[in-house]
Amino acid sequence: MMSNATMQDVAQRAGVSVATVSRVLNGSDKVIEETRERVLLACQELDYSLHLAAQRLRLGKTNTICVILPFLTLPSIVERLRGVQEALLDSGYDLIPFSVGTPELRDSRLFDLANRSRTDGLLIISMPINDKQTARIIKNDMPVVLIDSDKPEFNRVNVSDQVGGRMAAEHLINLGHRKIGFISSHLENPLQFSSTLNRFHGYCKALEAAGIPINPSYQKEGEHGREEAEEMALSLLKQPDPPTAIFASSDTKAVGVLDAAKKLNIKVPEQLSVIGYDNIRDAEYLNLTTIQQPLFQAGLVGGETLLRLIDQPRMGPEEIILPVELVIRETTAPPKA
Amino acid sequence: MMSNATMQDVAQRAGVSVATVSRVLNGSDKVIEETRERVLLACQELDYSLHLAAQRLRLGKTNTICVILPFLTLPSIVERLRGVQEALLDSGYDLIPFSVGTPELRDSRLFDLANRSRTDGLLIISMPINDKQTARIIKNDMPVVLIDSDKPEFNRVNVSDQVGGRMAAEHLINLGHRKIGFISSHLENPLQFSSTLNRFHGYCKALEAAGIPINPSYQKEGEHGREEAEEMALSLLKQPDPPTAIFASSDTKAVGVLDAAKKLNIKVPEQLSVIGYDNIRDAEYLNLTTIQQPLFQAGLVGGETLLRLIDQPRMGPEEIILPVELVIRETTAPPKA
DNA sequence: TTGAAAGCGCTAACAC
DNA sequence: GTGTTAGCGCTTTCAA
Repeated sequence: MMSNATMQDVAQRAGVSVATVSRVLNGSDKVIEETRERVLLACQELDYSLHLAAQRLRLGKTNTICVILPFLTLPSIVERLRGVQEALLDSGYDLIPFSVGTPELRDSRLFDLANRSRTDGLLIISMPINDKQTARIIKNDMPVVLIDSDKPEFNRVNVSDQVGGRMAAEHLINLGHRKIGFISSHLENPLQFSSTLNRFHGYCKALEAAGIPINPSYQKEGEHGREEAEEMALSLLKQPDPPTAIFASSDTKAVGVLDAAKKLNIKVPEQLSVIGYDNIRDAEYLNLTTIQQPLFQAGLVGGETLLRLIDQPRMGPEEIILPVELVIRETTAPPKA
Repeated sequence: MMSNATMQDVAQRAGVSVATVSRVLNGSDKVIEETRERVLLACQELDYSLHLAAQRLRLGKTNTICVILPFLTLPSIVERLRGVQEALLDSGYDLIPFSVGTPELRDSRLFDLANRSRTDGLLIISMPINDKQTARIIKNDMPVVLIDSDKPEFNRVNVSDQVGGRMAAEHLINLGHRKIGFISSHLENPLQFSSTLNRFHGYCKALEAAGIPINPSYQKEGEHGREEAEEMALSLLKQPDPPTAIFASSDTKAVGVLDAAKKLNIKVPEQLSVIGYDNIRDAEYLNLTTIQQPLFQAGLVGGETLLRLIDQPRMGPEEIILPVELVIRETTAPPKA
């Protein structure tokens, strides 16, 4: 029945004041053992539990952390969110995720959430922040950590796409390839992040370091998507002197490349090596060699950083770069002699 | 700077009392237009926003809904969560997801959360509830909706696994198969749900209806997992008169079956038809024929139901059954003559 | 139509 | 060590 016992009720039952109950519950050492036990017993008997709203009002603290992220359809986003969950697990903070699909929604969310009476901190995953929102966040003194995003005003957790791109290309080079294609979404996209571009830069650097000239006819950019990538791969592979290896800037595109190879009856990896980027779940099923980003870990580190930032608001904004990893599976091999 | 304006501040600036500000903000019609405008202006000027904790304390309502679910590693869980998000989008409720990996964690979470000062309602996804927790929830008068779970005491949103299992088998039968294998995790698992078992029942019914005798040597059960399924499929396919089609009780297992076929040099779908269950993302990549559950919609309906339940606590527990759907791709075909 | 004031449940400063 | 009490910001009677 009455399961909404208040501290007052507990105090009464234990024959003490509410202050004492509060002390016991907050682990004050200024309570005599016998009293403590009486209080704890009363709590149990009444099935008491703290009224969070009351505590939060009194403390002026929400014990809540909000996360703004794109729709959860992307496995990479979910994986990062899992990391955040993990970081907050025993922190006493509630995590509220807000999915926003459009820049407008993102801005209006940010506007709402950049408010200390709403949340103690904000984690923003894979979303660009404009200057207006940046100003508001700073004005409101809201602790913020960015994951997979770049804005020097804030603490952020990122991976080096350039290193990843280089790593992918170097893997192919080390295998003996010299004709290495590159497929990506549009490199110059003002609304997008520069991750694709950085991967491309890494690819270029690797080729340069190996003394391989960069061949524009081995590069294709276009819309994101499996089918689109298949088209791009088709045009790459149908040329007179086709590449013997293709680096796709995402696993989804790599799947499209695989589709193209199948369609042209080109055997992978015997006749064509394919490497992707992301290590999405599907990559494992398809035995796709790829570059793995530490997604979960990025969420974890992001969450931990935010927790620290809330405790020490003076902590300067810094960028944490997490390492990427080459996952070798069965779509890459030395080129045929 | 001071972005923590209180209602008091607004009242002062607008030259009215806090009561009036509250009325304006809550859309009371008993406020003269001119006053309303003054208040609204003051709100804007001060960048006022409601202190949620204060409101919640006063109202005795948390405006929060908690969701208990298994780890977000499963795409099916994420998809349902997305549906819940959608349902709560403009409801004014905050959604807090709690991932629990073990029955112990689940129970302790449930214990914490079955508390009206904590949350206004509980959504429980793909998790069995024991009698003790059931009693507690009912005693605390906590509104609860179960998704993909069965406990007649509560409102629940489910799909008919039996219909799905039957649908899968019938698809194969309609194609002309009569030697139809079935691979699943253990059918009798006290801790688990009966979804696997129900799919099996559906499979049996379809065979019966078609007058096909049920052949135990065409059935395998074992641990969940791709490799485990591969083993099971191998033993099924290596027997003297192997099945010409295999129904795997999950897509993950179907992938294992595909692995087995590849290993034995059996062509899919020419020599072997394979159908899965779930329509996970990987299924699309692999062109796997499968049974799709309305995951997102289950979350959506579950969320909406919970919202209704919170408004009308007297709403009796009912079960909503959502239809499944056959997704035909390229791993099923008529058997070779 | 508006204002004054009580009180939601908690914590912490102060008094004893 | 423990109790008394003010007050966090809000909503809502009750009175004017």
